[in-house]
Amino acid sequence: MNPATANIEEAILSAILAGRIAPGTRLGEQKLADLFGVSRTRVREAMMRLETRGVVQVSARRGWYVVEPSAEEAREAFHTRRVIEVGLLQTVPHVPPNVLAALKEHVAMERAAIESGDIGSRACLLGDFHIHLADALGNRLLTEIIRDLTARTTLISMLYQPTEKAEESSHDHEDIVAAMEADDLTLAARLMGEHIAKVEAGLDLTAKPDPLAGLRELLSPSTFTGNTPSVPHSHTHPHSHSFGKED
Amino acid sequence: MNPATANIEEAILSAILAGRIAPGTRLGEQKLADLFGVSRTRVREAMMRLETRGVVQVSARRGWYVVEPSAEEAREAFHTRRVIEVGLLQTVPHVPPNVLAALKEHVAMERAAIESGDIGSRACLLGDFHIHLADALGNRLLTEIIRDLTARTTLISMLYQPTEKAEESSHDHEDIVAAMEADDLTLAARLMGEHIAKVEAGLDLTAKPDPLAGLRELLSPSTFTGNTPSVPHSHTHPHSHSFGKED
DNA sequence: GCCTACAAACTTGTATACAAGCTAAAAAGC
DNA sequence: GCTTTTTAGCTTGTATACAAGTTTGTAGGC
Repeated sequence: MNPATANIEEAILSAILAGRIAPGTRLGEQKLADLFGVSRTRVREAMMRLETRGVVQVSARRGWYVVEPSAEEAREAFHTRRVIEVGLLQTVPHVPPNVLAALKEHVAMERAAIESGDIGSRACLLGDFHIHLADALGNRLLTEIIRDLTARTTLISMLYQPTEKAEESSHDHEDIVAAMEADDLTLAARLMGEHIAKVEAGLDLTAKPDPLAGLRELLSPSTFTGNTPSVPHSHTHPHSHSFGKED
Repeated sequence: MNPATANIEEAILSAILAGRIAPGTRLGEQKLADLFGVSRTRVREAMMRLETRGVVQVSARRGWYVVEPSAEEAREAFHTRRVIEVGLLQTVPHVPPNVLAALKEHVAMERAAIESGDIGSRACLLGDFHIHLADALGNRLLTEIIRDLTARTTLISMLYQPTEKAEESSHDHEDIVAAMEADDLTLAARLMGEHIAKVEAGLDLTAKPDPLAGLRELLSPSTFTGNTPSVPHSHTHPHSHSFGKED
């Protein structure tokens, strides 16, 4: 594949995983072309690839948008993740010690990020746990699938998650790793299933995805100097929005 | 998505699933464009989408080719399928009666195709069992994933499978459905894992994918009137090759 | 003052032309 | 006769021009 195209794809996907791009964000072809210093053709390639991966969508002659999953799609994404990640733990016969060490270190980083209050890397690390798990216990193909699904669920969380329970999630991860260390993969699998179900249960899927989310994004507090925002933001998280900085 | 592009994508993917396109088949942009009555631009779109789905690959300025998975990639594909399909059965709490009925009917069709010696639909049905399962017990997202993976494993079987054990596979399917009927999903999950592992074990992954496969394809017996082919084909299956008929 | 109709600007959709590179066949040299 | 070099043809890679449609801003009518 063309390296330039792959770069664009990767940049957008990792920005989504890090929570730096909100669902519904418009991704103009020309803007991206200028930003990456390539022609529209390349950008279109990357976009179509990302569309296949379920991360962006095109609205005819209006532009490309980061997907805003419906409630139904949200359920599907979580269901799929539960199936795969439970299956992964259930299928693996034994966890090698080096994998276990890496996972424990990762969980430690999660806790550190939570305690230091680093919101940006916190969300990123919580998602990365699952990706690393797939990478360590599965294979590249599985990792790719989990990565795309995690991107989806990250976007879903931005749309439907009233309150982020980062601490609880990290605790769950800890428990899962503990079960793996005790070589009780069946328990680990069950905990993983419960963990994902819990995150899903924490969503408010009755609330329609906010059609004003994009607008709120632009008017988010961080763009002002004052710290008393006049624009209320019900439950969407503030984003650093380092993407598409020039305009 | 553009309907024309989707058509091309779907046509190629389903042809692969049906075993009508062999791994390594060259898919020229212009030929496909003529065949579908569209411009190369559209064909390229479809190809790039299929590339992200892991079904075709582009060789720079040489053309698009249906993937010929390496031994390593073959292992990854089977591992991934095992993880997901075991996870699916393990996660589902109960199988609704109408799903059970549909699956039983499907298995009956498998047996009928095997007994009647219909090789073409036989292979197609055996793969479809897993796709239908994902569709019935999972969701659209999961079905799409399984479909792409099944396309991969179908191609792998064409490359590495010395002898097809269709009857055995169908028996396995029957046992899995029986376990589901007995509401023993844990057993069903275990049987599924063993079934996929068995298919994988039946492969000869030490044998390099035959570099002459493409050539044999062109000289395959079906293109001659006589039924004593002068070109030996070690273990690749004969294909009807209804695809790309005009030239 | 408000609503509607029109126009201008902007964005993607699509085809096409040409560039770049690969393959294979023909020609030249030994 | 065999090897090497050149050349011609074919296929993808990329940019660009223009078509088609959407949005937004503006002017006109009520």
